[in-house]
Amino acid sequence: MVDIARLAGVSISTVSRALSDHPLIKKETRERIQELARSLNYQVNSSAANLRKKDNQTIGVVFLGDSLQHISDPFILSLIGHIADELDSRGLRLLLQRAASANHRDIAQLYDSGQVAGLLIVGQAMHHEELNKLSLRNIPMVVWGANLPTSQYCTVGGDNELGGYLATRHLLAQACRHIAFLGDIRHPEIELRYRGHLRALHEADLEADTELQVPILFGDKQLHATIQRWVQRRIPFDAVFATSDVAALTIVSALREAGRHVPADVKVVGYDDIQISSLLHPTLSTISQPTLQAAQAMVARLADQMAGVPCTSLMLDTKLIVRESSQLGT
Amino acid sequence: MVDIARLAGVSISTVSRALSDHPLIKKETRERIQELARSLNYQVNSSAANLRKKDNQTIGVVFLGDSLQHISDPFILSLIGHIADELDSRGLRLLLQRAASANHRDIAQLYDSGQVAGLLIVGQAMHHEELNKLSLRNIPMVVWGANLPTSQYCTVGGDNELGGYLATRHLLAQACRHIAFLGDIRHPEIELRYRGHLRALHEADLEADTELQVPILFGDKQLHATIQRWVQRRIPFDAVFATSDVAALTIVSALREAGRHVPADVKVVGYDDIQISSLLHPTLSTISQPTLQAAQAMVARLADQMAGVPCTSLMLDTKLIVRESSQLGT
DNA sequence: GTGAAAGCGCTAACAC
DNA sequence: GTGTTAGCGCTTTCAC
Repeated sequence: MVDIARLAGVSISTVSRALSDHPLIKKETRERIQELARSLNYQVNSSAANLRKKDNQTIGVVFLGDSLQHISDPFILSLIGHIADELDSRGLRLLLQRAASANHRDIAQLYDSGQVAGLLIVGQAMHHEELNKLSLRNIPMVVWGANLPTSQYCTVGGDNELGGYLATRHLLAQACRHIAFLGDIRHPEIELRYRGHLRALHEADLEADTELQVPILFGDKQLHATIQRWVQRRIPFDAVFATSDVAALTIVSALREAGRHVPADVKVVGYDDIQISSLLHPTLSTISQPTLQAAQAMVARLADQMAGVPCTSLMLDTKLIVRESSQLGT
Repeated sequence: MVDIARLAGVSISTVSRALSDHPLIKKETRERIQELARSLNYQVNSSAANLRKKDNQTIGVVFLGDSLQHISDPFILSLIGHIADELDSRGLRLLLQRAASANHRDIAQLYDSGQVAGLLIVGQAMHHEELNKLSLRNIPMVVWGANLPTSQYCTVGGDNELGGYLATRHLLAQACRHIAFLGDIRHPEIELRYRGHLRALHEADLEADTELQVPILFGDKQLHATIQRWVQRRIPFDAVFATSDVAALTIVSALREAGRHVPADVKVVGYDDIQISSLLHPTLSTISQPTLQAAQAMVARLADQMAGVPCTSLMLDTKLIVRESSQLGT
């Protein structure tokens, strides 16, 4: 900047003002300076500017998960992709952070060190308590996930109880009676889906078959082994409600290997409605989770918080999408 | 920091040194200061530290693409996920940037403004020239893609010519004679795959059927329409080589809709070997592109460049993975 | 409309 | 082993 000032024959402050389109600078000088900057590939040093302005236009997207396995789920990635887009359109930078441990100190570190002005958190999982501790610190943040009664923080998520209910009710309507539930109910979102699942069963005067509950992690490969076991032990099951499309896809593949056909022998409903669900064979019935809307809502809420406006949690539309995997052909 | 100094009864410099584990500070004082910092949720302000040290531990990952469509391809996302992991394990931050235009100025902006110490670029596409201009500026950068003869910059990528060759040779070995090529050959990577495709055809004394070349963008939905047209016009084709797994998946779905079976009527080979390829029905034959290795290589090369070590481009192992979609059952 | 000067929070050379 | 001090590159109040 000092170079530009010298070359333009003006003072440093004039350069600073010219580059930030300060209205008081004469148009002529301003353009001359901007042109000069361009030709030198000069960009205002953002560390210095941030330091001075105590303002930093970047948002931390924190992915809480114990392994990369999770971050490769198309649903999460689609969400993060849309978040990237939305931040971009608001002129905000996106700093991506994986946090293996969900210690609230580790998560807050990006904020405390002044690198980001707010946090978008994906992967609520079993970290509810830590997130609550975080929120006590008054850090602008929005969490993707379930809105628990004890949540102190702002969330955006689907209606998981309803999703679970719709999926199971649909399977019951297809005359299924032994419905496996695949998902780790220690995760609040999954637990809500499980409650919806139970509610639907209850309405049909059925009990959940505990043998058919598998606490998988999202997309876990050991599903193959589980299916094999069920088949070998002749445990009756005629439907599977999987709490992610990737898990559903894995199940369909495992069933095929075990000689069971979908949907003829076993009906399957997934969760998320990832893009490829409609391209699979059979096409996958699922519960939609609109990632675009989710991303926009999360960013909008975060912006509100940063502007000092308190924000309310949002529950997104949750719909059942019936495709081939859960019903016999017409 | 000044508060901590006061509370600890020492000078600011002692605090600074204690927090950065300076060896000269007495263990006792150091621990006392660190404890104090922790209890105050204090973190060194990184803008200030960066400004002073002229060192910034963050890397820009730039995704060149004209729409979100692309960033949602599981291959790209898997690559970015692994990059995130690899940077993380080296203590580097990851600033994610989507650049719609590939103007070298826009791309360099992150670097010029001192936000990042280096650039990892995904989406070489048709931006070869702009990337070359960038590299002239001596910015540490590594590009995922094809290593073109005129490349001034460092690349990491698969052996695209070989990939194309292997895919087509395999299809020829399955007695296919009318092989459609799906991919936009304006992209350098795709163009190389096309050359490999032609080489295999040539070896078999066959010509490429220009009617069967579709310049799709990755994962484009208009593929459905194309397939319908071929079927209606009775254009003969018995195989498809798609330049991404997502495209292959779309094709298989479109073929099914058109009443053609894979692999019985039409054999299909994809590209990338995304995780779900082996779970599909039929499981998808494809050319592998190891994203983990790719990410590690890219980060390692970038680190080299930042350390002043010149770096050479790398061509990763490229293998054909034969699954069900390209061969009749045994 | 432009310049001078103070200071954002930190690090590191230099003193002791 | 610890304190003093200068200054990283910028923005902004205050003068003119």
